[in-house]
Amino acid sequence: MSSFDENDAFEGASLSARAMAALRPEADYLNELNPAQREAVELLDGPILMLAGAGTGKTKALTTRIAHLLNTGRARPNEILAVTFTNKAAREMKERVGRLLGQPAEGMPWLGTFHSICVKLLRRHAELAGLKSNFTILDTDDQLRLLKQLVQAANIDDKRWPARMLAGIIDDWKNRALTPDKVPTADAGAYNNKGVELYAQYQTRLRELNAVDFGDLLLHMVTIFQTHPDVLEQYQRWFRYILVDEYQDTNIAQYLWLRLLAGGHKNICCVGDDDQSIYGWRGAEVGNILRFEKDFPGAHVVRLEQNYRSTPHILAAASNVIRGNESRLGKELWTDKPEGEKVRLIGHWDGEEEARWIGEEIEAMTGGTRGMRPFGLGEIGILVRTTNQIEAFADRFMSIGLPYQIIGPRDDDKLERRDAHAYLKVVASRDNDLALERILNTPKRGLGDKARQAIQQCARSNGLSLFEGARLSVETKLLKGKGAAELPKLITDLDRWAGIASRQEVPLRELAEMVLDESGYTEMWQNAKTPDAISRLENLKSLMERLEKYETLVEYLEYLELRDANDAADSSQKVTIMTLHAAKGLEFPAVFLPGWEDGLFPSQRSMDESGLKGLEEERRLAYVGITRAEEVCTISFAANRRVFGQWQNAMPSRFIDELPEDHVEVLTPPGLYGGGQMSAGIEARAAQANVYNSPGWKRMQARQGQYGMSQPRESRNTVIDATAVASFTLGERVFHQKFGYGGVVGIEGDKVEVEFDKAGTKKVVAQYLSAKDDVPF
DNA sequence: TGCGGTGAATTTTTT
DNA sequence: ATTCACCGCA
Repeated sequence: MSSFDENDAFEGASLSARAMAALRPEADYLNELNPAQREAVELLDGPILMLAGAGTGKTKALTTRIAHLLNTGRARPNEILAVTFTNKAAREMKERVGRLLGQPAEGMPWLGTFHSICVKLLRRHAELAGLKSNFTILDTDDQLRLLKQLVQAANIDDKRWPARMLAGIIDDWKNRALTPDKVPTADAGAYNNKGVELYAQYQTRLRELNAVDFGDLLLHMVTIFQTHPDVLEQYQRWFRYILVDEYQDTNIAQYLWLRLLAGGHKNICCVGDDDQSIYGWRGAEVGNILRFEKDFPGAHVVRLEQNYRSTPHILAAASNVIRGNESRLGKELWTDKPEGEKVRLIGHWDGEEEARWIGEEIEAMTGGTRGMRPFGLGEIGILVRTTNQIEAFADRFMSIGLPYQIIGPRDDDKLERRDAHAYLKVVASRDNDLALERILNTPKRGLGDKARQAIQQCARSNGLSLFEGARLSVETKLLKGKGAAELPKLITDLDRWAGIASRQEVPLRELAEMVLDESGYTEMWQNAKTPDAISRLENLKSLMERLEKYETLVEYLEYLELRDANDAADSSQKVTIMTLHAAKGLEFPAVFLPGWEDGLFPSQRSMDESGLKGLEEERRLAYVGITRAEEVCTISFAANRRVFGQWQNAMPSRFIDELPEDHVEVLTPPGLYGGGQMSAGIEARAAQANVYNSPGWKRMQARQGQYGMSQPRESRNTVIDATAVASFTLGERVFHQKFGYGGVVGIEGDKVEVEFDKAGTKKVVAQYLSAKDDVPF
């Protein structure tokens, strides 16, 4: 039976001694807390739920609690289990605990994300899950590739039942801590009745590959704890105190994991905010936090409601929006900050206009010509609902030379990086089947589907890894055609690179360049005709630069696995653009919230798929967005927006109707046509509020222009919507998404007859045409 | 196997 | 619009 390594027991112990000596006097840090925070820190024993609203000093309370646990001698640093969701949060917490202790908190080995802690635990108990302790962790790509093979083997029509769907179903089961044998009969019909069976096969395959996916990290540990009480007890005793951040985002597996670990002493402190639960679509269960008092009878509930971040107007707006949600534990944020600016609201003609206005507004705000203090670019954040909204701002800011940074999908997540990493993984360990599979035919080597299956078959029947199977299949002349010539070369190359790597003959960067060049991978992109090839090569280049920071390949791959250095946003003088999800936990003196239109925000899909629950989650997202702002919060919407290449008109978000008018200032867009109507519109809304209170009515008003959209200030390629059909004239040049350019030859109601240059004469709905008077004949 | 054409899908994504 | 997957052909 495995037990704690000696190392663990001592890890942290040495710091403990040093830290103790350096600790600040107790009263010192406790006096810096408000009464609620202090209660949350001082109630050390038993279950406690800290309901911490946005900006109420939750991290401060949490870190002080850890310091207090150490200071009072309740636990040594390595006896505290502190769980976060992101590496960033873990890092910040470590840093702040260290600051409180006056020592770096490196001695807290169990402060980390759910996943990193589970990796640690699972490596130690891998055999109990049928794994070896050096198991690999699949990324989403590997997972999908594996599933596709299983789906194919099961003769399932991938068209009607995409493997992606199966991946989603399995993820969902894992989030609910369901192993294949525990999937309820209600779910038996999933994926054309084959879901459970394929899930079981998938788990078997993973075990054969000595691999796990992200969901498994939690699932395996929960299973181990459930089936090996002795192991569980060990950890129950070891982790004397448990702290959990962002509890509202835990899924069922995480919840069970925590409940098992806290089962003995019940010294568990969960911190969260039900109003900021925005990951329901990923399996998070708000119910976990709503149920806390039932799960842990006698639990203390502490509410942190004093907000140190935002002005009263901003808080009032946020509170009024979130009030629309039914299932809440209920909190009311307050602040003693001075009143400040009202929340600002503005409507625009279209998305481009919105981006243009925000760019200009930022320039005005940084120049201090808005009657406010001048803001630094680094103090401004733009928070959008979907990633594709980011582009409009990036484009606009690029062209006016406004410095910006995007926090979004990381470079490491891009295709070319994952390919490059797969190469490096295979070089480090040629028996990494999944990585090898990825690069086998990238670039094209004539080793496609057929060849791969043959090699896999060969490997499996001989009990070999894919790589050794490939070696054998060369010897037995298994393959024909191009692949037969290319495979031996690939094998000898990999052997050679692996040798160079293990002997550390050349610096890591040089090794990587050698691998990517000689394998033909770099060349593949150099020859690629697609426009993104250049950025992909750039991305590879910056990868090479990063590699210079590492001595050995193994060292780099370890770093990669932990992915700790979440290329944090530099806090320099740049406007930050990101999604609302990415913004959780952040704050900015000035925040822009564009794109508040029904369908986009709240997202149509969210509402379609999850109904009221979905809408409430979107509303929480709105709440998160508003509460990111410290001083100025500017919300905007556009009447027209291009969605998936099609122009669509939209109504202002229903959340806009939920903003309290007393705390909102409606801005008038600049330009000739927009003037004045905006404020008239909101006056009218105020007057009619009691009679016509339905969102629909209000939005209808908005649609009729009473919000006062600004018109486009210059002739652009705006699509003419149905109301503007008259603007087409005979002979006018137009553009159609599908048929290209043409000239108008007839008009009938909302249909326009167009003689297209390439596609002949067709009658099309005016809505799909755009004026193209700037295109020469 | 590899291409070029066609059609369908397209949020959010801490690990 | 853009990407991705699939189909049919060389």
